[in-house]
Amino acid sequence: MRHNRGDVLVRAHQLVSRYGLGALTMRRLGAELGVQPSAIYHHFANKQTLLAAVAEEILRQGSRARTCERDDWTGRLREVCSELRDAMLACTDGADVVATVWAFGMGAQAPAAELEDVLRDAGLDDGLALVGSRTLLHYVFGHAFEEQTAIQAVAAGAVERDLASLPDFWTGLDVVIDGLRARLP
Amino acid sequence: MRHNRGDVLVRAHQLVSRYGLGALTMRRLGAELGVQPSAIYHHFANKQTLLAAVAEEILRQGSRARTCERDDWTGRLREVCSELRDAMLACTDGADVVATVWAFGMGAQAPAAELEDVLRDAGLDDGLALVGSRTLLHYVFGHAFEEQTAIQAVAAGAVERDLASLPDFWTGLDVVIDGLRARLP
DNA sequence: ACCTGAACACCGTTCAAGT
DNA sequence: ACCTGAACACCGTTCAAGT
Repeated sequence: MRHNRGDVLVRAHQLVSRYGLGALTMRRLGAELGVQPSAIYHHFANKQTLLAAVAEEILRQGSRARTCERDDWTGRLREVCSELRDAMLACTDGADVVATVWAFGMGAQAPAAELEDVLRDAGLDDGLALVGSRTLLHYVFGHAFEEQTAIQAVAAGAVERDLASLPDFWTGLDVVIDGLRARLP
Repeated sequence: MRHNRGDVLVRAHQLVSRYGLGALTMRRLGAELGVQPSAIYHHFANKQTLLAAVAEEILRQGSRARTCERDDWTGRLREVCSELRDAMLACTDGADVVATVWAFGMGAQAPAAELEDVLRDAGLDDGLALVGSRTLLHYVFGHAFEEQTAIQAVAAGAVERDLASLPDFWTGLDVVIDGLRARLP
């Protein structure tokens, strides 16, 4: 009945994935593990740190092998953005978790760094690669957050919103990519 | 010592603006007004509704007159996005509040609708106007959220992050606008 | 190393009752 | 119309003490 950091993280991720971010409380997680809430603090300094680890776990579980050629920079951008999006959508409140952790500078740095690399490979200077990677990231986070919230609200019967009226992910992504293409030297 | 809905809203906004979203609790707001926490429920159905009203107040306080010509669609897009961004940045945790309320479909519809109108005026069809307005909105929310979080974290001495390394708002905005321009018929 | 048990200082919300 | 007072069912976090 003794746990290590990995056990606790898996349970925390499971709780978020099944029941949403609201279910991730130190008390409930403790109960799930059969320990006192205070026992969690032996593995994670605080809830913020735990949440950052959950975000990394969401990304880890959604990670895929790359298939695009090195010179196909638009394909590589789409591959990274799509992987990120799918990873978040695969977990209840996943977009909320990952975007929040990112905004507070606590994690999810890998996709940002990869997008930046692809844009530099494509020929953009450092400044534009930074701006471009952030613009893509904000787009993916915003779209996924909105889509996931709408889907979950409808599934919970909380709202009558029409899911078909959500803006298409790929069209918006291509808008941003086209704007970046126009800046290639 | 009796209050109406407007009084309560002004105090709630003040609390967020001065001390951040964490300071907006029903109990603290009640204390601020000199009433029991339960008294708030006579003016707002729940905290969610109150938060949506605070978001609208943030946007209302930041609203400005339009100056661009009707046919200068890129200028109009920049004007709307800039107003939205400035309104959010003017209030502690403003980006968090407005983006959250938006994502949950509880408000902040006005900027989205205005962006959509501008894009339709520019000649985009309804589908692209929807996609475009959302892409711009996600960009503005994401950028403002990240910028504000970084600024506040540095101001609070919580982190040593370099604010100069934040991506420039206008450059990213122009990337999206260029992508939209490429789709004009 | 990992956990208990108790405490501290909080939350949002409901509801009968008051003026 | 607006509010009180009390209650219910929760929170995150700390800390001395246990094995």
